[in-house]
Amino acid sequence: MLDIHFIRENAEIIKAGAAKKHIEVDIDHLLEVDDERKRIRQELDAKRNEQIRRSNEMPRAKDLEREKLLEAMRHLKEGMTESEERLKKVMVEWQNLMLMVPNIPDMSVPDGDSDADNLEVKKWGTPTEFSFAPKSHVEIMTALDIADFERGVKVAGFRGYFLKGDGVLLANAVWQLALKHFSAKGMTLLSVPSLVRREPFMGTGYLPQGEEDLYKTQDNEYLAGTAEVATMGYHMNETIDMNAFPIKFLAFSPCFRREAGAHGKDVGGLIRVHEFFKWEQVVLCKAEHDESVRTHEWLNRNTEEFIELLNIPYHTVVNCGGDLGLGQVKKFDIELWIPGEKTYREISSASYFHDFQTRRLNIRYRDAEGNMRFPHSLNSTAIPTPRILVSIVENYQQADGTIKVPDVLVPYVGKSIIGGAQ
RNA sequence: GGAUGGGUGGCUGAGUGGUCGAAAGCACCUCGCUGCUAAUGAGGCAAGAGCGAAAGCUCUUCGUGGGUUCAAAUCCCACCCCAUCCGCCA
Repeated sequence: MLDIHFIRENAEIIKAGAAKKHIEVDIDHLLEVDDERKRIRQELDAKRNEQIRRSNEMPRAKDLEREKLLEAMRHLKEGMTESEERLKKVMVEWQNLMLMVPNIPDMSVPDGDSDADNLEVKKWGTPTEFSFAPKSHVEIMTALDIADFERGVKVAGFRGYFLKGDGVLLANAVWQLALKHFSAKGMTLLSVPSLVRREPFMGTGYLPQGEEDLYKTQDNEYLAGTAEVATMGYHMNETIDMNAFPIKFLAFSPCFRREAGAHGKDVGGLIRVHEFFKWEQVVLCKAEHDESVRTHEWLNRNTEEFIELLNIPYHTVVNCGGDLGLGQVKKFDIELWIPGEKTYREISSASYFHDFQTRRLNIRYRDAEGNMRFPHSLNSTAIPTPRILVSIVENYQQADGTIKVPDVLVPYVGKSIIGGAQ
């Protein structure tokens, strides 16, 4: 959510930003509604003031005086009720419109409709070459019996999967390495709920628009698609000591996504599943643009470093306007080489939001001048499993159908070849 | 799920219908005292919104939403959350 004063003063910039993000929003209408809101508000305030003043005379009033006062109050009250009802109606519309206003994308965000228009800003390594025809992770993992997709679907339905044997070890090894790599960056470890109430989803910007993509329980909680939601909720409705910044979390959680709009895409395999696990980096920092930008680069770099440890070819893209969420100012995706598809696929997403989320979540701090401020928030994938297994398995596959374990993972997997005779 | 007690400012906590945005303490800020620290004295100190050049004036907020009343932190209803006990279960 943006500040209404900010919206008022920067209406044209916000309209341009929304256009860049391909989000429809009627700012002029919002401003009209806001005018109306202010007008009714003032009118009501005046009536309330009178009501309070007279009410305070009441205890001192004598019988006759009292009757006169009561009569006058009755009249006043009718007018108040009428104004209150109008205000309530306007407020509902105002709130709904406010929740629809997107954050402004950064100047450096390229134009474009979809992820096809994202711009490569970095390339690391070269696509893995094979002396044989490389297989897909589904073929490799099924053959080695370290994943079972058929039974996964039997038990869990569409997009279901089992990891098995060394597949489990491999996933676990990635977690362990991630724990080591990212916590060395000075982040506080957090294991967070996936079952989350509505408010943090509203606050992070996943609701009200994203209802379709979320699983919901019969008790009206939602299953989070990322640890970001609960982690941002952690400080919801709190005033934070400014000396605590930057607050850096490395959060772990199961993640659930309905993938409602992706029915034809990535059918089968571990690329797109309903249920997975993810380490997520989340940062709250002081409300300074430069610090957000620096932190954003840092978060993204942390994940790049991790991929480099695994020695998997990747490139980093800056996402175009059309590929940005409502609250995002700028986003980097890291995409790993997938030999089976001969393309790069997303493994990580790093975004910053300025105070868009913290305003919605009511997370504040008092700055050095004594003013209440909303801090900035950022988040970035550290590493998701099992998706990361796709690129490990496919890039490290060998002619005989075995998988070479990346050197850095060997200590955690406990072997250097998966599928070999050991 | 049942019973009981709770939810008040940055924190602790008083306040059961009227001038209460709210005692007291802690924390914090300013000034004074002090060689320094400690201790101490005086004063200040919730957030949000509107009007105003400013001083200031006004409105809202005591978990959330409704209701009663001229008037609600205080009474009534619903919901959320916390604590304890019981039940159930890992």
